[in-house]
Amino acid sequence: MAERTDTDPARMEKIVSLCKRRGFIFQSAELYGGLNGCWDFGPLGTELKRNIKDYWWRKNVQEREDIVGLDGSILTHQAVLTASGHVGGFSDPMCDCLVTKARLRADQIEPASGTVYSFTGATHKQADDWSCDRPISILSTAERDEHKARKVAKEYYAQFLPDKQLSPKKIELQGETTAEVTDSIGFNPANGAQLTEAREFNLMFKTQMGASADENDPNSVAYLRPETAQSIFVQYKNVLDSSRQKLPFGIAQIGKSFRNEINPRNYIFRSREFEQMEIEFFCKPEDGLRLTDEWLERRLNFYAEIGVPREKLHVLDVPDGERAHYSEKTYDIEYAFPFGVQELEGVAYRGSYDLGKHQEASGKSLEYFDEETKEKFVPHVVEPSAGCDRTLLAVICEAFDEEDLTKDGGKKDVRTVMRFAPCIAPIKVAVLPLLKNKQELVDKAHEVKNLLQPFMNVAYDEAAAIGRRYRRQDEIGTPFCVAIDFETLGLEEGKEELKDTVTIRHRDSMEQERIAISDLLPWLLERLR
RNA sequence: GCGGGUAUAGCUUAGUGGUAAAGCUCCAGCCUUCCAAGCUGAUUACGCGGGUUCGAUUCCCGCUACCCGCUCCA
Repeated sequence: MAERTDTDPARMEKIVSLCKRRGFIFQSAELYGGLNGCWDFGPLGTELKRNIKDYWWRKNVQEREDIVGLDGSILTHQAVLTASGHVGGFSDPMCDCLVTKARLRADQIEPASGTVYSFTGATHKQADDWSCDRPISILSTAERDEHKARKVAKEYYAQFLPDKQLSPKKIELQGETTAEVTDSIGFNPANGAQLTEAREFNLMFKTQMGASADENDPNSVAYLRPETAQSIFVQYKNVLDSSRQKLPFGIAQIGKSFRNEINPRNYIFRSREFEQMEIEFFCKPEDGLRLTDEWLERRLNFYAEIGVPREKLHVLDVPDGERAHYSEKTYDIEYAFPFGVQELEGVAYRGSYDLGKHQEASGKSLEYFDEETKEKFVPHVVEPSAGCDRTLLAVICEAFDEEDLTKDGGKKDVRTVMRFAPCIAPIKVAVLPLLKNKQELVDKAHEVKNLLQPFMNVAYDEAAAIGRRYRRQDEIGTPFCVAIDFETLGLEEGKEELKDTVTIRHRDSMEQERIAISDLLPWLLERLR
């Protein structure tokens, strides 16, 4: 659980500002006022996100023999999500009590009969200039008389009073009318207050297949996937049959998922369109719990490698009752964001629930035949499911630093620096001629840039003083800057031996070292792995 | 979804019932031999839609987005 609940909105605002200013993250459709819960990644955000995904893919797929990749379609057959439980189980219509704001499931409200007292508005004896013209209806039943109905109505209007000191009792109800109703579910059983219209709370995006699809034809319905996992389960057999894998083995997928979140929050943390990095690791039933612990460990190491140290992560061993019913064990990996401790990834032991459900719904066997023991069984699965955008945000939050460089003279200087791990930094190295009005320096710098460019993302910058250029690169997290100076050209008297060497300036320490251009590429590649 | 807050240039802020100021950034030029130097110049803003008004960025209403607290999160 959250060990640290303190938040730092000011820090978050600075991070959001930098992300926009430097082109990491923009609001989607900002030109038109924004689209709720959607975000676009700018040039540097795109590089950063790509690097995170590539690193994840390299570590989890390419550098392992026992995990293979999948890239499933986003449009999802409704049968898949019916089998998984996404369609049926989680679309309860809900309504809210207009007085107490309690949220109720519409299908669980007991129908009631009685007299409905309706009012068109209200005024207050002690506030001449105040009035409210919102209508409200209260159901009066055998248990609740008309006085109670009026009392509830006054409670309703009390919330609109301009001054909380004014007594609700002095409210005068306007336009009272009555009507009889039978078996209505439009009123709160607890107090008779009117309820809002029932609203569907299914969080999936629904769409129609086919350009001329009939809206009412249930067969044309498809969904944007709410998680990448389901296509893995559905393709599990094909992958097994085509990839010559044996248990235990995993299928990995990186891709977009969509949830119609009721309230997107916290910058890009909870958005309606997001990217997941998931592995479904299939195993024998007896290995599930052990592998869950192993995966937790492996995933924690991953975050350390991309710049989120172990001690900044919180592992929540999700207790009984809070886990999904099919999960024997679930760990949440959480990070202390400036807006609170929040989940980055879930490592869940899901048993045979998913394959079992799809086997049942499709009528096709998803059993695995173990050659050694001659047993047939539905494999169990361990699922490390990471949020890509959340990881990116955690990386940004962790990297953001304002370093105080105030000098002895007292001149204030704050250096903003993004301390990205070199392996995921958007730009790996910036090549900077010391001066731009000396053609030899510029030419040499272009030469060095061209040397490195086929191997990494290189920036070239000749504008403004070199100190300013260093700071620009600090702010976007470029780990190394290479400066081309007069010594590089061999023009410095008494330092001719420095010809064809450059200085490398380190982002984090601001220290410099000199290195031969011929050694530059291997030097960098070693540090960018 | 509820309650509260906010919305002026890329960023951070100022200001006004008569269409707006500044710092930083960015761009161009000059200068510049290593940590946001200096000089000159340029572009750029009142979230959207209504209403009141001779006139609205300013007042009112609605919408949208973002932030905070609840709620929700298969």
